[in-house]
Amino acid sequence: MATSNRSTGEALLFLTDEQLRQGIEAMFFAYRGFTADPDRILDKYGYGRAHHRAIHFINCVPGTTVNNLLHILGVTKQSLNRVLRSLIEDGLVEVQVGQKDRRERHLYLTETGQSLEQELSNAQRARMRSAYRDVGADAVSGFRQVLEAMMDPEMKRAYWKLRDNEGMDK
Amino acid sequence: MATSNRSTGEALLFLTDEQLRQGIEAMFFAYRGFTADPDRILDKYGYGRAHHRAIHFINCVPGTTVNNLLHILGVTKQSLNRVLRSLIEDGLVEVQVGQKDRRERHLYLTETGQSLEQELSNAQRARMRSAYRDVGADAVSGFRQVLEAMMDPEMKRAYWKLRDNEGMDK
DNA sequence: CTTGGAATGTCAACAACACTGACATAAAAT
DNA sequence: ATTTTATGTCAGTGTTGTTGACATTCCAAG
Repeated sequence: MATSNRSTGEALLFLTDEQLRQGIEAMFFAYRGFTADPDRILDKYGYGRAHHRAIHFINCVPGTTVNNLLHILGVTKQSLNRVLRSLIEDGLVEVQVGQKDRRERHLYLTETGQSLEQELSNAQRARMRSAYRDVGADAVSGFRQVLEAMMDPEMKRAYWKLRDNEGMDK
Repeated sequence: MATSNRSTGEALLFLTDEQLRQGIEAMFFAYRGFTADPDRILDKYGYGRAHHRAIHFINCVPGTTVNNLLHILGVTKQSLNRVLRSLIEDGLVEVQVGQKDRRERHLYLTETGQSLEQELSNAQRARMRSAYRDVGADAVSGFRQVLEAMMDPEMKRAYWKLRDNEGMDK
């Protein structure tokens, strides 16, 4: 009907509007599952997803600056600052003034912060591990490929930069 | 690529915490891309993601009741009602009192509503189509498998119910 | 030294979107 | 007749995002 894949023919059956619509809905429902477990944990501590994201990336890139975090998370400094302040007040995040450039604030997780990070990521990893086990390695490879192809170029860069950091740091 | 996972020795490698963490981050960044295009369009009309979700599922299951929509979207009736009211006031959604059960309100998109739905889903499909083209049919199959395995059982049921409805036009 | 700009923080106001709780109405089910 | 269900509405709250304005601190260029 509305499928306009004439140039490439029926070989690309998976590109029909109906197939794409199902992919869209799968993303919607899957993302709900993806965030469900952390959300429950965060609730216990009075935090939200914004706190989770900050904790995740501070753990991932210890010593990152506020500005760097801003770009990764794609929010305003005012919005991030509110979240960071509560995390600092609660003793989950530590701030160190930069040595070379003392305007910069480098962020680290305290032991308490690392503990919460572990609790959150354990839960999230458990679901992903279970899903991975269900479908096998080839499906996982395809999963990752599609996700990467769906990112904005800017986000893809941030994603790879994080993967590189992880490789060097540890 | 570095992540081919073809050999049997690597069968368990993709379940390392590091691989899982990368999958988690890929979901985060990909979902941002996934919602970026619709968000820009919705902004033009003064709507948000909540309106998009309502429009999407009303289009998907025309004549659905408020209660049904509530369960699919996983929000409270107060939250949904706020969104529906604005869509009805703006003439994008039409309400019909149920014939069999006159307590029920059946929801339909008007022509204007269908027009916006098209604009939104065209944008979202374009990104997904582009991603699908980049990676090929096998990767897409894996993508869908992992997403489905990541859903909550309840959501998986809703997902399949929608796919069935589409097939036989209830 | 002065000036400009960058990085950060703070305050205020506001909006979207979720929540809870309470209450109202209509109609179906018992 | 009573209860339950489906829906709608009002009021209040919280998280997370936005803008705009302004202060501070520090680096660097003129």
